[in-house]
Amino acid sequence: MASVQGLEGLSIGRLATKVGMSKSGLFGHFGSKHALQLAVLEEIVARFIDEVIRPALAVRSGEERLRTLIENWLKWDAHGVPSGGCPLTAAANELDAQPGPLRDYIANQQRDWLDCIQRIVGKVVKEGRFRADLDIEQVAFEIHGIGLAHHLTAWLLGDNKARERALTALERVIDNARAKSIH
Amino acid sequence: MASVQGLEGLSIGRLATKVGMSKSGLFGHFGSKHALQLAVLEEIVARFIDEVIRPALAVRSGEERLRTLIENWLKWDAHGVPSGGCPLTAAANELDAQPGPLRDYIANQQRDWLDCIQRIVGKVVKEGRFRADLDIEQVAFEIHGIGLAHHLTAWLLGDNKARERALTALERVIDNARAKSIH
DNA sequence: TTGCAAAACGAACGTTCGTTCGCTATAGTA
DNA sequence: TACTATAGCGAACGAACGTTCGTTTTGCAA
Repeated sequence: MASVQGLEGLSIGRLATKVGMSKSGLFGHFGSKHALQLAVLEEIVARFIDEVIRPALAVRSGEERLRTLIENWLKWDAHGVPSGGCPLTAAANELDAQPGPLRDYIANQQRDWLDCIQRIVGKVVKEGRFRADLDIEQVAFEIHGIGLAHHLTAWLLGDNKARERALTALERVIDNARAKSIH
Repeated sequence: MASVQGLEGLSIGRLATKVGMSKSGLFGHFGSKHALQLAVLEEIVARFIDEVIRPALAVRSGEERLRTLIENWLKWDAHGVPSGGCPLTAAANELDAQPGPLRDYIANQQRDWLDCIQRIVGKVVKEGRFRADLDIEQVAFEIHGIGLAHHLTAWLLGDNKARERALTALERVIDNARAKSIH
């Protein structure tokens, strides 16, 4: 429900009906709407780690780990409800201008996500496949952008070439980051 | 108000108070909330064309036109209300999973925007500064991604290096698109 | 079997929402 | 000057919202 209608559009009454409970019964488990929204966000993050990040960390090669991570991210859009794309990106956009604990939480998560990409890129540098003077924060920024563009192109515009575009862009970023000596 | 709270969070009563009118008086001008939301979107798009696209089209050189376009886009985030970033990107994310005329409108606008970038890239190709076999749709996709990453990094994370990161990324895309003969 | 804490419930609260209605003031035209 | 759209207003509507309250049901421990 949060994926489709946003965290604010998620209403306690409708959610209660959907899970076959009374409104007050469900409410009692959280105590406030903000707490419910936070719990939903935490659940989404937990699933993101489980389904996107953890499987990638199982890959030994840094370069392949990076590819796996991003491919998992692109796939993750489609998973779950018939919703609209990556719920974390959606939440980030929704909470963008609304200060409070929810915004702080999603901001930290997005920082963690960028860090995660950055660390993996750093690993590829250590392995000698990317050049040593690479600006890994810059690379993480660009890769993140590729995912965001994919998200919008695939879900809002319904373009089925989005995945291919994203993977092509990723390869270009990787090529640019590669150690010159390989040339 | 739509920039901060989203198109759904924009309420007729609060808007009326803000402009010093009665709720029913303001309502009469639109007839429904959907019509108001659509009018707001149309106004935002009009401003976007005025302040981002049109000034860029005044630049002769294709390459400089492309830079100006993107720089205007990045700047546009900050303009206006103390809001949260590009309202069109926000709307695109909000309407992502909610079928209807509003979604159709923003989807068309986003398509137009990608086309706009793509056409300018095509112009640079015609001018011989980019190579002839360049996949201009791919380049437009990647540039769009840079803007989206900037949007999130600058507004949600409050990172003041976002602009620099975006411009660096843009230059890298431009370098990659350049005709090999220049090398 | 009894006792008790937690879970779930139904009803109601006050507020806000979008929308409708009838009335009044205004401005432009005949 | 009289007529007529139109804009704006205030009040009210029903619905949905988050939240509170007291009661009933449930499930586990003594």
